[in-house]
Amino acid sequence: MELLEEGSQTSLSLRAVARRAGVSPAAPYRHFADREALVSVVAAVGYRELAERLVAAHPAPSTPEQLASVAIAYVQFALERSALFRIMFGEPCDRDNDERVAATAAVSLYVRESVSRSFPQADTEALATAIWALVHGLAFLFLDGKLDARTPSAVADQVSPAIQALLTVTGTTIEPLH
Amino acid sequence: MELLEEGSQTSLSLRAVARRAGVSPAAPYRHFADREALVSVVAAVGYRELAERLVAAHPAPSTPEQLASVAIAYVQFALERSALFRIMFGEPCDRDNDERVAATAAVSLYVRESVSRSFPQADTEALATAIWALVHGLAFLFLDGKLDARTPSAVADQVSPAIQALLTVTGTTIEPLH
DNA sequence: TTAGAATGTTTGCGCTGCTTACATTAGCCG
DNA sequence: CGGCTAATGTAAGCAGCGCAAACATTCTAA
Repeated sequence: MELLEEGSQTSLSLRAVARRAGVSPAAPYRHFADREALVSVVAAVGYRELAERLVAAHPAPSTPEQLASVAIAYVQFALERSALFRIMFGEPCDRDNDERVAATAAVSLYVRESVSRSFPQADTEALATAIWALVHGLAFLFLDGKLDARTPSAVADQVSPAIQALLTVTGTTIEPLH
Repeated sequence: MELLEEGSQTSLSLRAVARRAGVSPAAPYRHFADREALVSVVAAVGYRELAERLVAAHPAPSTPEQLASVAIAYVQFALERSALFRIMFGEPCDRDNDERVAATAAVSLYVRESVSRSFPQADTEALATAIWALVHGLAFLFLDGKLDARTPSAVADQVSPAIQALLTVTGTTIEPLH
């Protein structure tokens, strides 16, 4: 985690971790089967910290406004801890790591319950998927420079209207697609 | 591109490209300054092919239904050509590559115009950002196994309702956030 | 024809993930 | 207390990688 915070983009090599721990290059292999296992554990920690961050933004959102503040927290997390965020989502993940799937499930559950409270009349499952995808996509587009993320206020000024725009497209109904 | 299509996840090494071209490991450096330059060019081609794919789904969407079909095409592109998609968006990109920014601008413009035609009464800029982020986030969540992407129909069955859920949350208005 | 650009090769450096064989430490148990 | 075992660390080495420098070849254009 320390390596990720400081060295922006260092791709988290096992050898660098060993150096940081003041230990031989092969020592980490006593604790992690391979690099992917190490990455999975780091990612799992990242998911938990993301969940904490969202809960800190609002413990149990029950209105669209509160939900929007959580959305902004999600994007801010991605931007402030971009190296960690890329570890969490950027590379193909190990679907079989229990710790990892449990941590993501916690995030997923929090989002679903928040959406259910904020929009009780909606299709919770679908709307939760949509809103998660929305903030996740925003995070990546900012991270990749596809959207202007030079200042935190610029970010908030894009996230908030974007969410608002989607949620205020009144009464649109799409025919189910084939 | 051939390497990306076949070897799923091979991280596109310069040396592998050289082998594929039947040439010495150092030869590619006559054509690309470094690995990142090669990746940027590949990504730029990817953006253009993505744009083609979207246009093929619908040349000029002007209704929410048509826009939704383009959204599904976006997600399908990400899933069918996942290695390329990760190259395009997965790693921190070179913001100074002209070819690359031009190619992304084309995608961005297509989305904005499509949104503008489909939702003339909305804040085009904000809604375009939101919809792009939505499909982009969906693509990544599928790619990372956070959503079930085992069958193409399962994908469509999640994308379509998700979009529909967002666009049918009627009349919600969020107070501008500080 | 010939000079120079374009392209490719060879060699080599340091980094990486990972494996094997070996050393050390720590705790548990008779 | 002594000794067995598991945990942990080390050293050495393999193959692959990005990249650089020096050298060779080919193509092209004046």
